[in-house]
Amino acid sequence: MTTRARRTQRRTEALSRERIVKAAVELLDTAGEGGLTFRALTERLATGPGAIYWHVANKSELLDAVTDSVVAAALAVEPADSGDSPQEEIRAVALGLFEAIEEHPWLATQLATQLSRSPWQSVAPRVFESVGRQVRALGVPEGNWFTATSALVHYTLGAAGQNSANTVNAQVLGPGMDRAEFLGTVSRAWEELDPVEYPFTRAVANHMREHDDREQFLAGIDLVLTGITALRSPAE
Amino acid sequence: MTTRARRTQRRTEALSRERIVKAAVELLDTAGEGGLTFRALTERLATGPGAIYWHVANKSELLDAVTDSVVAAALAVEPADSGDSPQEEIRAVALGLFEAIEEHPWLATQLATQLSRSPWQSVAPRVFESVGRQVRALGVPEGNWFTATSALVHYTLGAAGQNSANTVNAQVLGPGMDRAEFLGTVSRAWEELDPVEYPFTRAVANHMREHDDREQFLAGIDLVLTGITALRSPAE
DNA sequence: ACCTGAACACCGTTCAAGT
DNA sequence: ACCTGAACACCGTTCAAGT
Repeated sequence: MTTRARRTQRRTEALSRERIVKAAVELLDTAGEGGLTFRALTERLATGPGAIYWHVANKSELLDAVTDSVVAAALAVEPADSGDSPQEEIRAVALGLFEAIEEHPWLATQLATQLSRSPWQSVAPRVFESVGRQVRALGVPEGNWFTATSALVHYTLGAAGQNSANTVNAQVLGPGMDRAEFLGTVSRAWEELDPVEYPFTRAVANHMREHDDREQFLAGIDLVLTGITALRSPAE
Repeated sequence: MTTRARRTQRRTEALSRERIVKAAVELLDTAGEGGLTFRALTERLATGPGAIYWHVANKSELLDAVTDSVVAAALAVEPADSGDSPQEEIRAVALGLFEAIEEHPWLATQLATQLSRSPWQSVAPRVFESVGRQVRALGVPEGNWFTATSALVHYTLGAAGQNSANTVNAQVLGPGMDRAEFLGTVSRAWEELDPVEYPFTRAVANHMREHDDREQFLAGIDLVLTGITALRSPAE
């Protein structure tokens, strides 16, 4: 983990967009999605709301900046020029996002919101670019680049979001409850569904109890990758 | 703007959970995500907030109920026992969700939120069940049911959300602007990205301008389906 | 059992005023 | 140019009181 120095603010440090974004991330990590308010920010930065509005247009823009900064950090980690295969690179990028969401659970909702609200802005191109380059490297025909990249990105965001929710919910349901216990609860709830209406969900219930998240996540990536590589030779 | 007198309610109709949910859907469809407030609901139903809280625990529960009702309606449309192949059934279910989100754009965010907040509640099993039965019918080994179904569901929700956002954004950016114009704008924005940092995204930009949404969406479904059917014979 | 409506605590945002 | 902080409009939620 990071963010060492807490300690009262240096009065001499000028307020800046970066300091605001940093404080916002800390607030979100600490107090959850509902924890980011201008009052809390104001207190943490020892200023008034007007000062924040000088650097940031409104809360929505702040959330965008926050999301962008965390995603950029997550994507910057990858080496980008090693001898890995495109498949391995894609797994790495996807795992990077997966872990970022695991570390910052609010990121899942935020990413979904931002990707659907303004797909042409900073975050979407960043993610598309990282994944898309590898899709191209796989030898997929150009006409399928968009479809293939979208499928990977959507799966990654969706699965990672679901996964982080499991962690968060485990904590919410009880401090003593860990992931395994929580998944057990979900599993039991699914098993108690109506047998006539929910035969399939009941059947997967026990499988959900014992799955390893990361393994499960990568299995999904591989599934999509299989579909993608089949695009190279559509004939049979 | 506002509060145009609402054609007064029938005083005799009792308030009920269903009437509240119905009014909430109308409000969301008409005024967007921000349009659903207890004040607006209160006015539309000609009551006080207390009356609503008698039937519904809080706003979060109301949103869950609203989402559930719309999703249930979307999934109920499918015939369920025709002679279609599993692939065709899956396409039908996915398209049903796709169209529901197209019709109710707020549904995308809402579904993402609810699926990640409480995956064991009503909506998730409903969607999983519909898709999962067909996955099973495809002959996928039981160990892969969860992975395969997740991949399909995540792709569907993500892609549909992105798509509905395009429609909404087109309207927001200008009343005279339609989808095609909007996608042109996005496309142009992508083309103006830095050529060194965003070569791939620039390359897909022109492709985005001319794509047909539904066709694009189904292509993604087929891609995932290809990956899934490959699970049947993992060898080779 | 069901509904009323004033009241509360809290939120994002603005803006005249200071330096 | 950058910051202060009181004030505004609005929100979800509560609750004593009515029927």
